[in-house]
Amino acid sequence: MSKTSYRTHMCAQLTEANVGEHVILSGWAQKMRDLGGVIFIQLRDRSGIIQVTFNDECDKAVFETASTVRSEYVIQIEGKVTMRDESNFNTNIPTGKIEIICEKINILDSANTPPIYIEDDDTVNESLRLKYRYLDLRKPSMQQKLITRHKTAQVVRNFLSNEGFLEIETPYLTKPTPEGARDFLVPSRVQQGNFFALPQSPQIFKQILMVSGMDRYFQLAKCFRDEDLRQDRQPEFTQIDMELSFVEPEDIMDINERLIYTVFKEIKGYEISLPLPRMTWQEAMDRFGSDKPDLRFGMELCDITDIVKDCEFNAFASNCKKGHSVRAIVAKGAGDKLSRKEIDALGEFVKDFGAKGLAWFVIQEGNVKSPVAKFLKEEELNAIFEKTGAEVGDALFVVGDKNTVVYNALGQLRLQLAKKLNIPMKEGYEFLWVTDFPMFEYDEEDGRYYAMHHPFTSPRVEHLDMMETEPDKVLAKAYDLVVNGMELGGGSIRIHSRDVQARVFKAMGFTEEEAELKFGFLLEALKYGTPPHGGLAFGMDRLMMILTDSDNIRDVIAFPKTQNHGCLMSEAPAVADLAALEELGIRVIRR
RNA sequence: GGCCCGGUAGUUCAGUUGGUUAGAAUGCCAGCCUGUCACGCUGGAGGUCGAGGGUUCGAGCCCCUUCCGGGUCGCCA
Repeated sequence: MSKTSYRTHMCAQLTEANVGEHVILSGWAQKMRDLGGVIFIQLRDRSGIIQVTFNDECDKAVFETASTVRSEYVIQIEGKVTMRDESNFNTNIPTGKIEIICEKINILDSANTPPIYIEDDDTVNESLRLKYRYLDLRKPSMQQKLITRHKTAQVVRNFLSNEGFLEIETPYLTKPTPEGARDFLVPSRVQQGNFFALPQSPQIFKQILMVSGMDRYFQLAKCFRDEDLRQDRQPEFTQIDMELSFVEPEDIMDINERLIYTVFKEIKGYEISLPLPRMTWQEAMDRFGSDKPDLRFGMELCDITDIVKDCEFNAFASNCKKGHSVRAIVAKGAGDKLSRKEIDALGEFVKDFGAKGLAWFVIQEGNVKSPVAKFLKEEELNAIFEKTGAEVGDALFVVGDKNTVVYNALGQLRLQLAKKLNIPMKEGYEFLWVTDFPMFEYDEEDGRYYAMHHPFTSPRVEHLDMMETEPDKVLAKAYDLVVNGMELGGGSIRIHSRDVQARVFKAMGFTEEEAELKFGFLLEALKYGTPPHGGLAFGMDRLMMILTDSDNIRDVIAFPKTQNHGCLMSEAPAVADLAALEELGIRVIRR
């Protein structure tokens, strides 16, 4: 950082090489140690900490001033960089071998006693951290996270620029989009009664940029979704958003795995081996019960439908008759690690995911403990154990239901068991592409198909003929990038043929008029010469969680929201001024 | 919308079966202290037990309601 009138260096920029130099530093007083005849102040800025020492060489007035400094005062000091006595080295900080013997001090601002500790190893309640976010962000760990975020953004920009992408901004005030997450709406003053929506993603605009011939676009785009929060979800978040013309999935996956490679190399010094493994959606579901499988451990699902389809246990047999499936997972060596109470809790756990029950078998020497075993013939039991690889000492869990329920329940149970049993995880990052997603998802409540990705996703050409007859079986040119069980990003090739687009809308039960009403301006644009195109978006915040080893998304966002969509610091959202509402033509009814 | 966990000095927490004046550590304030780096020593101040209601002779503790924070299911094209 270049020098200013307030300082010649940053605190932790100084090393033994600077010994003897006269420097001016500015920063916050992290800690004072007043020993009576000598005062030490730990001075902190973004770069780190250095010790400033006031002793008998010091002017009396300077010494007096130093003794009035308190936590988090902003001070400017001037002095000589000095080597400490070897006995006084502090090995805990990088600048621990040197100190500044202070000659001048200037208190730039005093400070109230901070309500929270400004230290990395604090255990302060998170709502207080969020209320005093500016203090929380003074912590070196938080500063490092934002610095890493900045560096990542730089690496992404450089990489994509070199690949021919243009960074183009798309609007925040856009048209409400049906199909998808709930929009944040913004009332229009000039057109009373009409509303803008904040973008859930720049999807439509980036496709239109392809129609415009921009060829390759990217943006670190703020996106907004008015949905409930999770550990890795905020109502406003950032996407690394891109779209490319004249490409197939292979091309997009190639560029993006090189992008991810470069980011991990530059930011973490971690080398990902390319190309990344790929797995179809069907394989991911069959083996892991999840479209974002965590490949750091095994415990794969096993289909035992064929074995139990004629068995006496009705919960299994009836599901098989309905065309559902019965699948199992084996927890190796867990037979004596799980109490009956814990197993029952797992039964309750899978119910959260729609399963009606969890059948279990604990295999012991010459005996099988299970409430279900009595309904099964010995050869059926043996066939199950053989197929699943279950042995003496293992616990086996089985769910029979609709495939979607079985996948979800066992997929989640697999993760839960890994956590509960402390299953050893492979070190590092297990990336993979999940490909060939189904085009549609049937919603029983609404009685219609929804696009699994979005309605502009291109189906595989060879599946077009099933669109009207068996929409369930149509696969999409869509792909997700997954790492350690987290969905890091996803994208697809878009439809650029009007005919195909019309058939997709029809499969979703839209009339032409409805489609026109919902997505008219995109459909219109697509009529004027559209290149084959596709794109992808990464969750920037999730990427940052991984790069900074953060276990919650709030830590990688400077000013995050709480589960209640509030900002504890600014106290947003807030009551709006009545006159302003009047102007917008809005009357508020309070409940 | 459902389920679970939490809320007690500035902060992190303890608080027994419901029982006198709610404790500890740390921080803060004052005094002393010339090499600390979790500085030390002595003394001091600091509480609407998230809020409201109820049960009780008596509530931090039990019950109801509610607010706030977190996790999670639904939701997130």
